[in-house]
Amino acid sequence: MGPARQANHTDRNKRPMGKDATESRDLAAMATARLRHAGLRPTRQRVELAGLLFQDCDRHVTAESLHDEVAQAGVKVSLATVYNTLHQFTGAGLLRQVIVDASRSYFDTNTGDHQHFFLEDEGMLIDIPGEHIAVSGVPSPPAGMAVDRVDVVVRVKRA
Amino acid sequence: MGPARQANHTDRNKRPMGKDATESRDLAAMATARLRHAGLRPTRQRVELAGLLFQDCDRHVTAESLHDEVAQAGVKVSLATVYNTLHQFTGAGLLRQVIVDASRSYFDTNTGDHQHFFLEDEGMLIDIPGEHIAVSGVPSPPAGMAVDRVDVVVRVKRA
DNA sequence: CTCACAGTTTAGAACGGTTCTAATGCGTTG
DNA sequence: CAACGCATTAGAACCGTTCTAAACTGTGAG
Repeated sequence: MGPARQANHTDRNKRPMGKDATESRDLAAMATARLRHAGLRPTRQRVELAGLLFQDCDRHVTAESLHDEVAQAGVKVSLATVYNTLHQFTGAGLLRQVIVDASRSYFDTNTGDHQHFFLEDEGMLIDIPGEHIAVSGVPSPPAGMAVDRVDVVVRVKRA
Repeated sequence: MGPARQANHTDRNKRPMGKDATESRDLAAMATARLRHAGLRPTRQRVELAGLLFQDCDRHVTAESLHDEVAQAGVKVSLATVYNTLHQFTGAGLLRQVIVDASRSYFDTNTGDHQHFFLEDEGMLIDIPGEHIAVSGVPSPPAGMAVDRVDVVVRVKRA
């Protein structure tokens, strides 16, 4: 599946391309494909954000950190759109929301079975693979309730 | 240790007492003792809030729910004081803060080893005794970090 | 018992993250 | 290419929480 295949659509939003033009196109093409697959219209903003989020390894972002990052990449995306996009991606199963801090929402690009270290001093998350960790002895939930998810947060501090 | 022992101090803030005057005094006396023991000055507001919090079994409150409750008990305590008090009690080890919801803080009167069910539909917490539940396979924390606490949240939804 | 000090409470303003609004922009389909 | 409907945006609104500065009160000394 070469990136050129979708070029007729994405080329319309032309922007100056440097030496890493090919990589950029790859990224955009992959992001676009991923969005289409998730049933989301590949708008300029969503493609840009998806490119940042799903480019490398697993990532943990807040709305603000992602907004800063996309701005630093020289693209203008409103904060409202970042919020909308994070929620849409979450709804589409592309992201998972992680609740570890009362005052900020984190989003995780790793949607598989895993848990987290939370570095309270820095507000930073680190994945713990699901194979490593196990929770046993969970009582059966109250009548009429079903377990949605079991979240483990290992809170660590500077020793 | 009869409640009358401390009456010379507490009687100064006299208020009309109904048929459950004795119970009320017991409650207030116990709350006062608890506060003194924790190194907190037993003010009218703190005694009142401690009375509500530590009266029965284990409880889970939010600032707002506790504020409503104390108001309904006919006592006027400002919301700021409720927040102050919850934080002071937490600092003194009388409460534990539970982070399960991005938009509200919960406080738990059970400070022992245990975990929680979180009923997402109702925003309600239920304790899971520490003996019942076990987490194994937690990797060693990043260098220079020490585990502060391991939190398990079993999120349940209406089946 | 009274005084005075330090810690506490309070109303209301301020704050910060998030969501809403209504107008404009843009992807898609025909 | 036109037009429809979803997406984006700036800014206001929102809401839980924290801050501020002034009034109050528990406490220990005299």
